[in-house]
Amino acid sequence: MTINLKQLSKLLKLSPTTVSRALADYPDVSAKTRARVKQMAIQQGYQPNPVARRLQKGKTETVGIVITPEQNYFSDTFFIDLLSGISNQITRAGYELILGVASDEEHEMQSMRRMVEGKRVDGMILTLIREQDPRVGYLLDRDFPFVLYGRTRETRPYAFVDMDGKQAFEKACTYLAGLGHRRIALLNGEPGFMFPVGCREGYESGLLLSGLELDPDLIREWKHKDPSQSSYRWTLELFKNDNPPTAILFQTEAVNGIFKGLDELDLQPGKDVALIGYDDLEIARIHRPSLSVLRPQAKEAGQRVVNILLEVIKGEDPGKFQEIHQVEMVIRETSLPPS
Amino acid sequence: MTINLKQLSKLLKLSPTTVSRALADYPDVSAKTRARVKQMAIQQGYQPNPVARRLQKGKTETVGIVITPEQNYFSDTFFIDLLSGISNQITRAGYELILGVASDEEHEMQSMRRMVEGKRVDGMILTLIREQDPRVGYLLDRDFPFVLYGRTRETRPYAFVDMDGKQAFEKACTYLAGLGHRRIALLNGEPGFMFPVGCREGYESGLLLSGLELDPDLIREWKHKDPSQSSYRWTLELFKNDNPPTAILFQTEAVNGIFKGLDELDLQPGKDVALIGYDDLEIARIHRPSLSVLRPQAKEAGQRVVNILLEVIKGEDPGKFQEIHQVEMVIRETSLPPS
DNA sequence: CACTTTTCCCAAAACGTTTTGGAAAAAGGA
DNA sequence: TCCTTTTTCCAAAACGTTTTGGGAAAAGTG
Repeated sequence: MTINLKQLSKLLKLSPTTVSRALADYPDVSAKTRARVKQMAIQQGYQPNPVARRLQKGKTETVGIVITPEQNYFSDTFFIDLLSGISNQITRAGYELILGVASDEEHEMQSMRRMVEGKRVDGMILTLIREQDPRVGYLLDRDFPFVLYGRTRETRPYAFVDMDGKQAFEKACTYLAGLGHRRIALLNGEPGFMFPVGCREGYESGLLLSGLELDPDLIREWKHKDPSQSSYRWTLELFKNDNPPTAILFQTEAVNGIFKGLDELDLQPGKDVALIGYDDLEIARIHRPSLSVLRPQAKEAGQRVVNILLEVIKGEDPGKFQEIHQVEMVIRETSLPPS
Repeated sequence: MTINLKQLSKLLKLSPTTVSRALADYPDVSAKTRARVKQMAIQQGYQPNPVARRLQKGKTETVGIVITPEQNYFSDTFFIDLLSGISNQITRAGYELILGVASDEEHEMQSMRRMVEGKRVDGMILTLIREQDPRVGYLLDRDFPFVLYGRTRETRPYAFVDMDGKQAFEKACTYLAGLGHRRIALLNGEPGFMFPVGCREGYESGLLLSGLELDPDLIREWKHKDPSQSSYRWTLELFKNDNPPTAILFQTEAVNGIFKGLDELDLQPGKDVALIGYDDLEIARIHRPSLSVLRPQAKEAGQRVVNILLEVIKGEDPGKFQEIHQVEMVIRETSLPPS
């Protein structure tokens, strides 16, 4: 069950060297003994001790990720899909994924430093990226391999996989405008994070393309740590406007607050106000009317993140890996023309 | 930055042995040199290479957990709190948490075997426990340290931390009965899993204590992979009853389906039907009327799980560690007397 | 046959710690 | 002073791999 290389080689009357090389398919071991070795290895259930291999190879065969659930993001399918894609690909490569859970920005950094400076990982995966993100500078400064899920403001080249929030919101915005909506609101994510920046760009560009003018009164931002409450309040406020919106674009995380606000205002989602959310959460599908959404392929993105990270760990130039993934729009029942 | 023991000892003009022992506070190194060593270690930013230490110590200083998001459970605060408690405590002990994400029962086992047989972890944490859970037998058979978050049907002693679902549902049930409810329904979790068993026991015991009789027509079970849809359907069905319930007990995961069903039936949650959910998710707090809930202390449980696992890894008898945690009831707006 | 090349294998070193089993130096006791 | 005990340090081994640098035997070449 827990046989090691020396014991296995004794069993085979071979040197540990030869056994090791046979298992690694080196050409300098004859086909016959290679087969014999492999068979015995399977029969004995031999698996090389990963800790010993890591020491010798000077690699931990491990990558790290730190999540900060209190800043939400976590609570839903999107993140699970991402994590699922990451984990699958990591396992396929024989690597390990170690997880840190941090309660705030400071602990996030602390947890990352422990992994990096403690030589516990070969590379890092970063999510929930801020506009000015100290983690990125930190890792670039010490030339440590990493990949962002998202982007940040940084001039030095780095690897990232990002969703095209700009294109997505532009698409949603022009779609609504095409239906005849003239007052389209944006209930955006928290300032300071990078993703809402793209969303806003897409929104503004969509308005422009549709010949609509930007009204700052139609833009509000909810808080990560409290998406429902803040979006609820902003929803109420949006409709205090003399000229209220007939449509709202938002991140689906905030949907509960919006629904609650609309309900309180006696407005029917989809009928009185068109809605398109970013992220296809369960609530979007279950709600009646069902929510039209922008759907990122988080699982695929997670797989790409890992594949890229492994390349960067191998020494490839991170600047070569900068991917922006398209986001598909799923039209359901909340994107009708204005009544 | 990446100095090792040998280099550090050279700097100090001491042997690696002494430096190692000084840092580990062995008594056979003088207070003076110990101080000198420690100071230099800090100054040079020395941290022992964990891989080398693990090899020497014969421990991976790592514990594993496998999650299966498609069977839900994940999607919510409860799990995040649990994970957060686990992660904090793991870090405090200088250990690592490695994460596997599996899509189904088979991959769950596979992922666990990879960790255990591949000598990648010293112990396992198991969640989402089934009544007959092959993982438990597997680990017991090979005497591998593990702790369950939950319980299973198994005669051999094992360590677990569980929430007292029975007590919780009994409390909720008698509370509702005390308000005058006579027809209390249970929309329970998926059969095959252990947690719903306790919920049902508590429900039945609560009925009994309140002098109410059990009506099998008032018990339904939703599916993990689709909590909203299945609970929606069952909600509709419950009210087809000649003598429909005036209150429903359920796991909060299923709340969206229930709300949708009640809405369709023109029943007001809290007013026409009392509701108490297990787990204090965000939706429970944000909804109007806000949802009365049973609130498990998942973070604390996660910390206990880790502390216990570390004891078991040290060689303590797992049978000594069997904890059942009380669950608090939070009365909000959906637990009124029948109208 | 004598020489070169290829095939196949292995001993030893290395990765960076911790632990084992002393040994030298200092201190204490008579 | 001489012997014993305590204090303080260290060389060497060990953990289980992979890699380095050959070396012996077999096969090929003329």
